[in-house]
This record gives sequence, C-alpha cells and structure tokens, in this order.
Amino acid sequence: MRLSRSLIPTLKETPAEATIASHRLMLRAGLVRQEAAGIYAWLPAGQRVLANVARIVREQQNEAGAQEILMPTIQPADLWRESGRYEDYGQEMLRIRDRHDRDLLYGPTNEEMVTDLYRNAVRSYRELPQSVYHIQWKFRDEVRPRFGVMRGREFLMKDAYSIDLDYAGAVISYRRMMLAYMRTFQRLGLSAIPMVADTGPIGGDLSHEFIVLAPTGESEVYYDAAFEAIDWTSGEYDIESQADLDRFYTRMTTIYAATEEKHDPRAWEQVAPASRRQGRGIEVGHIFYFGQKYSRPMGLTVAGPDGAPVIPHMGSYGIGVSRLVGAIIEAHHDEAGIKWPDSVAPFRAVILNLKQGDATTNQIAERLYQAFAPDALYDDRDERAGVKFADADLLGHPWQVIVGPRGAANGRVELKRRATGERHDLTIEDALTRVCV
RNA sequence: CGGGGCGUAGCUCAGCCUGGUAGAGCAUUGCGUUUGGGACGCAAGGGCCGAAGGUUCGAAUCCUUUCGCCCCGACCA
Repeated sequence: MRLSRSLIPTLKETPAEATIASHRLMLRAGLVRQEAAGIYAWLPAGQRVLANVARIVREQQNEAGAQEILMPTIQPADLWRESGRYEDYGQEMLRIRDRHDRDLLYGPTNEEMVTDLYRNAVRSYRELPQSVYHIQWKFRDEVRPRFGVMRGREFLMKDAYSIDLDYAGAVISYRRMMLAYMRTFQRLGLSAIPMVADTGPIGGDLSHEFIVLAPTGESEVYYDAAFEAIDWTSGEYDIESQADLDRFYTRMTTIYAATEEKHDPRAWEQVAPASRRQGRGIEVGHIFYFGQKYSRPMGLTVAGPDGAPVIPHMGSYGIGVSRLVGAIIEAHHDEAGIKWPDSVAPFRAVILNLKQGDATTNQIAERLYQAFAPDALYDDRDERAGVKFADADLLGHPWQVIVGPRGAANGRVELKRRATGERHDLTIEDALTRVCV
C-alpha cells in the first residue's frame, strides 16, 4: 500500500479523549476513529491488525476441532425469552423493535441461538460431541465505555460453544479450549494466564478468565513465575489426547494465579518468594462450563444409546478480538509508538524513501515495494525524513527499510528492527532476504 | 446508575468571570529556501462558537432546556 494514497491519518497531537496508551496510539496511528461512545470505525491499518488477530484465533479454533459458522448480529427476543435471559440481561442489552412491532435485540452473546440450532438439527448421541464458533460483532450497552476498543460497546468477539453428551465430555471440551486459548495468546505475542473467575450473566459453575499481563491493565494480578516458563507451541501437549489435556489442565490450575478479587493470601504464602509475581492484567478471554443451563429450558435433547432422551452439557468460550488489538498495544509499545509483534502487524515492513523524487532512491524503493507487496507499506509521501521516521515508529511496523540518498548511491539500504531498535546497513538483496524470513 | 468536567478551525487549546465585528499553535493549499529523526519565511483557505429557546440595542460570553463526549465510582468479552 502506498502511504500517499492511504487512509492512515496519523496525528502528531494526542486527542483529548484518550487516557491510556493503547487508545492514544490507536487514534494517533490512524487505526481507528470513534463514531460514538464505545463505537469505532476501523481504518485500513487497524482493519489489517484486526483481521490478523481474527485469523490466528480462527486457526487455533479450527485446530481445536471447532467448526466456524456465522450467526446474525440481530436476534429475535423470543429465543431469549425461552432461557429467561431477555428479562435477566438488563440494560446492557440493546433492544430493537422492527416495523411489525416484533422485539429484536443486538446480540451480546449467542448461547440461545446455538442451542436453538442444535435442537433443530441434532437427534442422536452419535452426532456429539461437537463445537462451533463464530467471529462476529457484538453489542453490550455499557453504561460507561472507555479505554478505546478495550472497553467498547460494539466489539468483535470470537465465541465458541461446545455440546457434549455428559459432564465428563464437557470437561474435555473445556480443557481443550483452554489449551487452544493459551496457544492463541502466545501466537499473538501475549503472556496470558488463566485465572478462576465468576461466571456472570452467562451462568454455570466452572469458569476461567484469561489475563494478559500489561502495566496499564484494569486489574491487579498475582501469579507464580512458573507460568512464564511454559512453551505452549511446543509438542508438549497433543490437543487430541485426553491424557495430555488432563495433564495440561492440572498444570494450569495448580500453579497459583489470581486476580485481586480472587487473591488468596494463604495460598500465596505457599508460592516460593522468588517466584511470586505481581502486576496488572487485562481480561482477553473467558471460558465457561454451564452444563444444562440452556439445553434444559430450551428443550435440546438427543436420543441416548438406550433410546432415552439425553440433555447435553454445554460450554461457551469467548475471546475479545477487538479488545486484543488494544491489549497487544498495551503490551508492545514505547514512547514513540507501537511495536507490533510480527504475527499481527498491519504491514510486515515499511519502506521509507527519504528523498522522494530522487531517481536512485525511487528506483530502489519501488523495487523493494514490488518484492514485499502486499505486506509492505511504501512511504512515498513527499515529506521530510523526520516525519517519515516518526510515523514509521508510531505505526510500529516490525521492519523499517530505510532508503536514503547516502546509502542508495552505493546500492545499500538500512534495515531497522522496530522492537529492538537494531539497525543494519545492508545490500538490497540482504535486506530482502532478512525481511522475507 | 451516582458524582464531576468539557463541547470554539482537521488536532491541541485560548477567549466566557466583566456581553460590543471570532483567535493562537500544529495541520491544509501556493511560492521560495531547506532536506537521514516531526524545518524556516511569506501568503492563502478554513468556524451558524454542539442544538433550541430566552434576556438584551447587541450573546461564543448571561439564563433555561436539550444532545453529545470525557473522567472518578459501581458494572463488564
């Protein structure tokens, strides 16, 4: 993408409404624009990050065996009347009425709809277990939205639902999803820790929230440093193996980790002093086992092996996709701007042509751009070098390929790694190789 | 939902108390000089001062109502 023709409106000054780093940087880097309280338009760079986060979430859900579907944003109120939540959910639910005076709502979550889909489609125990997920915009009419996309009213969420024949099966699904979550957050460049949690309006009696460590997080957290040593991407756990899932789950839940509300000073005493870690955290995911809370009142049954109806046990699993964009920035930024992890960066590299219009720099920059496209942003604006450097740091591309008249004369460019600040003077070929890794 | 604050140029803000022809910096456009870390000079464009009522000879400024946004708390993917 050529920056001169892009809707990436960077700001030199900080908009007054933003108080935390990620919100400030998302506005300054031209990722999003606020349209109303807690409602944002995603501009090209932001949209690319959002798509990258969604892609990684999707890949890990697929690996965990969940089927991707897409449910509507608007749901009929009757479905929610069946579960009793139409009355229970309160003011956070955005209620709508259509021209025929039918009650609708903008979905804050989809337990009822999934239960409805399954009760209409599944008849036999032999069709279970199953799980489905979708990545869709949700709306919760928060009294007080804040922190940009970290706490918006409209937000993109991945929500998955498991349907098992019995409790034992549901527990396996729950543990499998927990492993998928750990791998997801790891790939996003985040250290997430599962902590025992309240179930809130979703209901149920088994729940963990996933806390990402970030200095500006909303809640104070306490955890054992043992969490930092685990490599979730290694072959240590086979997501298909029940034995591995059990081993994984045991390991997860025996290492101490708690948010401030759940902090247990007595258990904390048992953690070796050298391993005690205290910090701030952001909730980026939440998983629930809620048994028959929806299947029972909504009449979801399948025929069991003996022909008798069985009421399935269900769970639901959420990841705040749009919130993650903010969380990632909270964890990866400095005074100058964002430092995107490679996995989610809107562009792998930015090419800085320091002397736009110069025959040599133009030619080299164009050549690099063609080689990197479409993963590169070409800063071809007729701007001073300082402006380009500042915007490149602000946008946070993992690599900056600096094409200046000085090196260009000798066929050399400078490669800067945003995360570390390392710079290397390289030939064009070497730069291509390094960035394309 | 309780408490507080703010709406003036694209952005950050001054002006309001004490009513009298709407300002600054940055950004934008043009010209010139500059040119490896957010340049300089000159010139130009850009505002129904959130909206509606009211008071007044006269309202960005005073009064009333209303809408929007932000912050603290309670609540949350």
